Amino acid sequence: MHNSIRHSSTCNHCTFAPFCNNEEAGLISTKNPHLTIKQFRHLKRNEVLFLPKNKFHNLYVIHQGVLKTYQTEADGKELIRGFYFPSEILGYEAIHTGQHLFSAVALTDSLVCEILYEDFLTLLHSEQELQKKILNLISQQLNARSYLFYSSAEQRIAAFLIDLSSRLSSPENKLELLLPMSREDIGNYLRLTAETVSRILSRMQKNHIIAINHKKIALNDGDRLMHIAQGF
Amino acid sequence: MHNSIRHSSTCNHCTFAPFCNNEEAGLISTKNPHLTIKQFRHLKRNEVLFLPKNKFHNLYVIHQGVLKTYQTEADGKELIRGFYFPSEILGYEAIHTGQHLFSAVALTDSLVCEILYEDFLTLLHSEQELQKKILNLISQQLNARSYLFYSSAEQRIAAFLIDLSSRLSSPENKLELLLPMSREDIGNYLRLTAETVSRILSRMQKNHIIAINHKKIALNDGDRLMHIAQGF
DNA sequence: CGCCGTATTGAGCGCTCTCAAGCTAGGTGG
DNA sequence: CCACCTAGCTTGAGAGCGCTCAATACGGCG
Repeated sequence: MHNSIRHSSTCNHCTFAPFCNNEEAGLISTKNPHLTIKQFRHLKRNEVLFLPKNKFHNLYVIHQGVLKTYQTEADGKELIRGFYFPSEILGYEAIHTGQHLFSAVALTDSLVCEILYEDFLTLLHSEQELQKKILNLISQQLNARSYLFYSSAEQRIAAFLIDLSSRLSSPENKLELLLPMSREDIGNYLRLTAETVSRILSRMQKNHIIAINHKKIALNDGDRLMHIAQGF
Repeated sequence: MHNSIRHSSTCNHCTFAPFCNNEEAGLISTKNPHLTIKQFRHLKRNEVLFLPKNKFHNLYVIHQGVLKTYQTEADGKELIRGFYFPSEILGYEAIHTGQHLFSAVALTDSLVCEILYEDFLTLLHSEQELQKKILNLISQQLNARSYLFYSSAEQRIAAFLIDLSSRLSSPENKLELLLPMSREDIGNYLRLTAETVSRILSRMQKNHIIAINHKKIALNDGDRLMHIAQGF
């Protein structure tokens, strides 16, 4: 079982490969042979990975599945902070407070790799190349999802679809999305209501830009989508 | 002149103090005595620090003054990405692309310390404590300014005023702000128009929450402001 | 003093929200 | 297998917040 997990394609490009005691993949760290992934964690749909005020100990790499992080606002609404897909890393936000500020739950059955932050720091210090890579990754996160600042609902939704298609590493077709989240989740992420999300998706379908089949969305006219995202 | 600069209070808590060849303050790095701040840069009001597509070489610590970073959208509007006050660090966003994505300009006459990123990496690798501190700082940035996601204009403006009052390290009174930016800048940052910013500030004044005198704003009722920011 | 950029204030419009009513798909039990 | 149930999605009507356009006021600076 673990063997099959470790041979998954996700591992090949994983930033944390040096943590993996996976000899077959040649990923063992020569300098720190004692460091390994603490454990794999299986999560059922809707299962919680961590909650606000939970102590921060680990970073997580998504191996399979999709997770979301969110805060609950004063009026009870969910403010979704991010969706996380395979190969993406979760947990940086909690480093400086030492405790999590968000909730993280699985949107689908998922498998995550748990990295002890203490081990992470040690390895980072011993391998300068990794340090450089991690700084790059974090820098990337500082710019990511800037489309949340776009003004119109249509712009944000177009950009969201493009973002998903670039991150959902579906085997064959980048233009066929299988949305793992509800319309309400999308709305809570883009600061829109579920009704507005639905209406705009419908309109895009009427205009032959996308085709909707429940959770399945086909991006028929990627160029037009890109133009909409950029404000035309 | 340089001496007086280096003795400023800003230096005392500067994360990059190890880069400073400032013996009097005891801040010289014993392990890397050759690393020093590359140079101080004086900027006049409206002077540019870097432009989009400029190659990324340096991180900057604001020593005196205020800067803003922004992108220009397709329709020509400025999308302001951040304001930077003394002791804050600028430049992380460009690490992963190797070139700047934003423009950075001074809102007031300013003085910034330039840190060569290569030196930064070297020092980071040699001093584990600094590495930890930097990761903390960056983690903090991932959460900062999350009030941009609040829904109502009033909420965002209230949160913006609170944020400024916590960062503008004015000598005496945290409740007296001297805004270095225009209403339009505030709007471009909070995704509002200058008119809306002006109207809401006026309303807050009518309700005795703040007192406005051009660029000077007094926070008369901080509790109420906090409540507004949190959505009540 | 007169000019010009910035700020304030007003009127009207449009996008997105709220509230509400169907609709669809999938699951459950008879 | 079908009737029913429920959660999620779609669609509609009306309201409100923030935008656009426009006029006026203010202040710094030559």
